[in-house]
Amino acid sequence: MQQSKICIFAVSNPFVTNITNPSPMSTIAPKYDPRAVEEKWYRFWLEKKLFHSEPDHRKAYTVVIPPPNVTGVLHMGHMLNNTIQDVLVRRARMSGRNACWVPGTDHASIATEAKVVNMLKEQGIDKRTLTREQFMEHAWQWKEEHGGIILKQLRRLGASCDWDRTAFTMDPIRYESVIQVFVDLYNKGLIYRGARMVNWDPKALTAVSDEEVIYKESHSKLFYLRYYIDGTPIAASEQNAVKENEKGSYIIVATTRPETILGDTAVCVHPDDPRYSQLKGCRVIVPAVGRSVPVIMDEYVDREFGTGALKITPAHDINDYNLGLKHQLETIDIFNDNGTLNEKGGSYAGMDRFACRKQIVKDLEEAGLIEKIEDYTNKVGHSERTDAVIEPKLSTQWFLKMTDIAGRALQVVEDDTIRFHPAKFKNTYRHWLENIKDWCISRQLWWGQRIPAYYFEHDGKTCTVVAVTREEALKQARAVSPDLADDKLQQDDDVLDTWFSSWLWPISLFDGIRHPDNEEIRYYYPTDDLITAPDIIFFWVARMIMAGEEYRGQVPFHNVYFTGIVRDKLGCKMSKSLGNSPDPIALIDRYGADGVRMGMLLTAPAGNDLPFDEAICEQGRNFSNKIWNALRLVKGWQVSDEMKQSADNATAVEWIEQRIACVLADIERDFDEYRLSEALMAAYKLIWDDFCSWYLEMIKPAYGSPVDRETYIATLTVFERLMCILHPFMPFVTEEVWHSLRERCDGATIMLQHYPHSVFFDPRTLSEFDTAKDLIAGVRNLRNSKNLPPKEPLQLTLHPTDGSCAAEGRFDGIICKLANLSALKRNADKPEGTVNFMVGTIECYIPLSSKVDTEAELKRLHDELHYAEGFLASVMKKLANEKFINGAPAQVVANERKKQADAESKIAALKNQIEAIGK
RNA sequence: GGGAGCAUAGCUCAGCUGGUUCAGAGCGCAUGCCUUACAAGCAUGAGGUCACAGGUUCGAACCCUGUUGUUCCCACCA
Repeated sequence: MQQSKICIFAVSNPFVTNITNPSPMSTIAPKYDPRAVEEKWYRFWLEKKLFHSEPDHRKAYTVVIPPPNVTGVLHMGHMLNNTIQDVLVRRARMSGRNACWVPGTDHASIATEAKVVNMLKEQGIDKRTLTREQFMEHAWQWKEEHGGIILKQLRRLGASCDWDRTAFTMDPIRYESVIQVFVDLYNKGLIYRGARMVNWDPKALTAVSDEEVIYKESHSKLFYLRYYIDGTPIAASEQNAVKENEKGSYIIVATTRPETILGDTAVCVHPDDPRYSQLKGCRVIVPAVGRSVPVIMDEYVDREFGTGALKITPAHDINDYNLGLKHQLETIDIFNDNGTLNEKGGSYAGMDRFACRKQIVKDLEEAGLIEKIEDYTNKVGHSERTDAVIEPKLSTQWFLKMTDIAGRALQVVEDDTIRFHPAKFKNTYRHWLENIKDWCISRQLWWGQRIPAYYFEHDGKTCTVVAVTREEALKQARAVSPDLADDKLQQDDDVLDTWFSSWLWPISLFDGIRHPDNEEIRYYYPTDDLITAPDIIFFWVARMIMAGEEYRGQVPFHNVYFTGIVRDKLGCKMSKSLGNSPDPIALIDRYGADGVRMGMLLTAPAGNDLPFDEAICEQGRNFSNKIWNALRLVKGWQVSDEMKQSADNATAVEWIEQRIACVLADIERDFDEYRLSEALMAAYKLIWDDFCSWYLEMIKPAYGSPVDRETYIATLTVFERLMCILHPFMPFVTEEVWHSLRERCDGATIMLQHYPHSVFFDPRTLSEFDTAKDLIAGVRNLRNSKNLPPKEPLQLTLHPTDGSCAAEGRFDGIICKLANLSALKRNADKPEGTVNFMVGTIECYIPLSSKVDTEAELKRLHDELHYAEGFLASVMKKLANEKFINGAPAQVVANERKKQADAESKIAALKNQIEAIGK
């Protein structure tokens, strides 16, 4: 295409240095290619340090990333979560806030240690042959080489994190913060050490917290075992539960874990159970083991379950443990840490617990000690990290007392100091906090913050001191035991639960634990929004709130946005093990980051699960392309300085400006309510429908004709504003288009433009256009149904039944253009030989050159009449009801009367038309 | 076992204080179009007993009760 040179005038827009000559369309590719664009702009943003934040006079807007595991790779959940954060951060930044989004990773004790152990194994190194220091060296090396891939991947998504602030939960500041907090809580008497029944992960060889145990339904067996009565036999009868055979009398006990009989120290029945009343004070023989154990009575037993008799294994079940304490039973621990049987297991020693179960069942069967075996479904606890079946195990661990700290954390959510989006999670949160138990914070691992507790012997007893440094601990210990040798002070071998560092994240990121009064913590804390998944509401959200209250006396954030879980089309949770999760980077390669971001956001209302279908990314990609083509159109126009702006173009510009103001009001409300998918959809429709399909078609010059400069400039301005509105959602394509619209100063970026806000708009312009739109659609519909070629101009005559459109409309010229009319007459005589349709109360007539199908027309008119009469009847019924007239608000009644009038005039018009055709 | 949520078009979801946003949106589908920005497009259209059954009200998708289905959370029933 040839492009004529057009002289350029200076304009007063401060962001514009020059208005470019409209470029020939051929220089802009017809399809948008996200790859090069995305790479270019991300590099630009980084080079200009546009994501970096320092405290200044502006109001801060702070988000801390939920730190992904340092071992992790990006999955769809991260994509969703980080897209949402980026949208909020970018919008805040454009709205004049000093936005700071702090990235980082989590050291993830169990997961990372397992990875390192595996890596060592591949190299032929057994962890047990290494010292703690050697192991840590390997682990750190691994972390430096392979850790944090995920943060690099986030850049592809467009995440505007302040990378200069990238933190790690085990870097020096965070490490020291954790230790300091431990010492502080210990000194406050909130941390204690004790022997308790804990959830033991036999694979990771560590205790885990209650929250890290996942109960899964499993199909197992219920074994009914014979416990023979020790000593004087009791005769079997109808009234008791005693059975007899040639070997003697016995009772039956049901269990799902027959291998634990090796640790049985009692059998328990309900004190009021008549079937067992004769057994009071008796002893029974544990099958296969041959040990004699007492029959005890306790109301804990459910008489309905099994046989009503329960075997008690205090070392391997939390309830049995409690009963053991109450009845002073012996505790026999039969397992090693790795889940194999120890020497207490006798001939089973060394076997794995599950192999042992099989063997012991076989042995019991052979010995005739099994009454029967039933299928049974129950819930079995598995480790969240390793999926190993959790073994309740008695061990010495560190705990944090939760009751006090939890009360305050509940309060701030109850009174909406912290808002949950959606609010339904308040219930879940409340329920957990009201039933909270002490938090087991020690882990038998090396990768993590080592517990700063030190032990020494004094007067034959083990004493404990807790201090930030070894030197300090030694000083404290010597205060008790002045002659204590340095090497007699032993540090605890365990590390802290990973969440014990994550819970400090919003504070420790700004070094607010070590230096509570530093400038950064005072400026950035409390943070604003936390975006996370509901499955870590207890692990992380609740505990951060506790830490915030404890260490800042202030909530850590004001809003928590809970994302849904990303599922596949069939509704299954996406996971690596199922192999149903698409690779996010491959998706970005295919659809562009903007396309994927839009796809994720469109299907993700807060708190709702997200049934992810790759096809929706296509919609996002298509949208990018649509915008790109709008750019091609506008930049392809020749601009004339001689032409005056037409009245129609002036109207078009006025309308689109009003329309933007109107939609912006909706978008602002959506953001206030964290309804991001709705905000994006509103922007999508504003750009695609209002701007592209309506506005650009209104002002589009005829082929070969130029557009007047005034309209052209207004269009660029509108286009820019639309790009600003969309930028938080689709950062790359908007930056590219924004730069292509006008020549920019060096370093200019859409990222720092002001986010447009809604201004007053006149609803009359909008409703006038809605009528125009209906008229245009009516004509187009007629063309479609009558098979009229779009290129053939038509004449339209309007006849208002209520005088509403008598005057010439501002949109008449636009209607003619978009409906391809040669003439638009108002209030003229009804022409002969026309087809007609109604828009509201306006009768519309179009003369047809071809023959009109009278039959079909009549049928259509009769159908419409029938509907209108039915509608009128229902309105009249309402108006005839005195209670309605008296009870309903005046506005509602008036509205019904308007409906009545409109329906009546419409009916009259339809009758006229039918009559006219009939003639 | 206890608790919470959800059920609206083929799919995913809006629908705020019961009445002018009242039955909506996007996608998909159908029909016709390669109309000089875009077929990754344009135009037009069809689609719903608002889960079911009662109740309150002049009036219910919306409030109440029950039923069914479904999802999630919590809990130590061997």
